[in-house]
Amino acid sequence: MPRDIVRDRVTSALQDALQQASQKGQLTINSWPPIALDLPKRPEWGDLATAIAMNLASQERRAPRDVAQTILDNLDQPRAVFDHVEIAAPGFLNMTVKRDLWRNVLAQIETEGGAYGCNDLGKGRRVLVEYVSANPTGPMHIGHGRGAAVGDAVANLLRASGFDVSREYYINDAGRQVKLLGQSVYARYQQRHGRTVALPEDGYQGAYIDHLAERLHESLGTELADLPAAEAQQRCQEFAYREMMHVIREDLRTFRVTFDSWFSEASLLSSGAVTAALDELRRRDLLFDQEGASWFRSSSYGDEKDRVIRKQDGEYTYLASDIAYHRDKLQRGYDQLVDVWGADHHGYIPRMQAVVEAFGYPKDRLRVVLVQMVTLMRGGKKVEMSKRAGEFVTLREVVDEVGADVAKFFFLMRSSDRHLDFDLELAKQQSADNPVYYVQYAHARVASLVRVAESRGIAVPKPSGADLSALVDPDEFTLIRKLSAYPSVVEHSALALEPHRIVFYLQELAQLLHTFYFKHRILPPAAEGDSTDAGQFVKDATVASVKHREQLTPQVTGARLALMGQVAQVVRNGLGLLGVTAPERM
RNA sequence: GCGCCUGUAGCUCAGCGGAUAGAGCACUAGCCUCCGGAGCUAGGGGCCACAGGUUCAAAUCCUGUCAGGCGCGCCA
Repeated sequence: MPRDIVRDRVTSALQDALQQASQKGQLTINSWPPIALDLPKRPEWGDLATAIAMNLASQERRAPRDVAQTILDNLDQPRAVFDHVEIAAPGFLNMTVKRDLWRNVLAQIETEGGAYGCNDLGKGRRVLVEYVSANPTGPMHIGHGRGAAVGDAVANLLRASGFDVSREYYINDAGRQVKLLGQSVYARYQQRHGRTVALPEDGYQGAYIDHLAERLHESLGTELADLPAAEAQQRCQEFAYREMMHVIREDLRTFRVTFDSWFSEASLLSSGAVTAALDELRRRDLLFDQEGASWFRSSSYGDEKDRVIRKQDGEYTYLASDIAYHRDKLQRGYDQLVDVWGADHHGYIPRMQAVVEAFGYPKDRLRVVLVQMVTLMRGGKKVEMSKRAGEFVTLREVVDEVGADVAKFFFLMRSSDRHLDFDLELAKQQSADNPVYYVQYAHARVASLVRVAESRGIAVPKPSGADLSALVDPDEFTLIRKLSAYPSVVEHSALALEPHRIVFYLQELAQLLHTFYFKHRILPPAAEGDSTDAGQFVKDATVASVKHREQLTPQVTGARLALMGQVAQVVRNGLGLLGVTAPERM
């Protein structure tokens, strides 16, 4: 398992102990689950703890404490890694790791830099992440925004975990919805020219349709009005589709979400990919005709019933192109497909996995991340929207109002299978209430510290150039331990496809940094005047006493600056995974 | 009716087999002669929806019930 050097050393020490005990016949089994290491909640429980003895106890038919003792007895040269190991209450092994080992974490971060936290889990396997894929029939709404943020972060996480990631947007440019868009625009266009025509049933409304008709009129005048309806409508559709795609691309660019490829549904129809896919299903006896329609036998693969792919009127359903699309993705040779969908599509998971199996792939080749709905709030009050009437707040409006960083962070703040309340007022506040600034401020604060140090001619060393033995305070090691946990947070976050774990980690890390900053001095006071008696001005005894008791030598300053620099590095890396910037000043 | 998601502090949510269940907000009381107070310290506040079960160990796994959301189309 790729992780930080401390966990590497500790797990291999434990592995060796288990191995030895097993060889000596002190343990009956010779294989065991991966050893999980936790950061204990209480300082007296050491730096790292493992429950491995308790996990093995039942198989060994022995008391957990007994197993723990056996492991402890077989630790080879414990002094090389540990200061202290003890067995606690139910059978935990509580370990206090040598401080020099912890200090090495800083050097590791320095060496790896922006790559710190990355791992090799994916081993170069190819994965295609498909997300957003909003219909080009209107501007993106806030739900698409959450999907974009989640998809982008998931792709980043997978890439950081050694996968070869491609990002794709599937454009629904065929079928009823774009046709309806064309009809809606055509109707408005005609209305502009004084004709009384009704909007198509279920047609698109909203101001953007009017704008499209207006733009069309500006560029073509009355030209379309004289054309036969079918042709005019087709022209309207093409125009509106192009415009909407342009808007969507622009909005995504503003949101700083990018794709490697844009895949057109229409291309599947024109290239014959749809018929080819259906032919293959028919050959496999997974397609049959009944009641004048064609059906996919998805129930053979666990779907609750078979699905129509070609209607009585001869038109394909969307499922037909989705079948062809996923077949295409599989044939492109990806080892893993990840689809990010709105949670209202959850009912389609069984049938899409049936598709994957139907083409001879294991169904977990496709993983679906469901993203729950977003409720837009303003000062605690729900913002009412009606998609039917075209009255909704667009992603663009939200991003323009609060900024891409804040919007992304908010979208990723909750686990994606939970509903999200997005409060615009809270998002706009530049205060402690706003968690985005809290994390970004940690980064800016370090940057500021460095600026001040440099302006005073104080050297700002890297860990390799600092005397890290000057780090002795428990608060310093609390920070280092947190930094060392980052790689495993990334790993678990990637495996679970859950970017929100990174958000929580960063909030905790930022908190430790702010606490440290407040409690300890890093640079010597600027003023020449003696401030050692400042205690009388500071009423908060606990904090003040620590702060003024400390001997701030140049070594301590240098080591702490080196430490702060690595905290900033990890904040930057984490925010990078979320697609959020780490500002130097705010 | 069936399926999926969710019920954890007043509110918004982490935790998803392990030690006395955490954070932010809100509330209360404090902290700027000093590296950015967009910050910090302390405090109160919990039958982890309910009931059974599995386990040495359950907020976490299983079953059932209740509540909320979302789906259940020859729409996408």
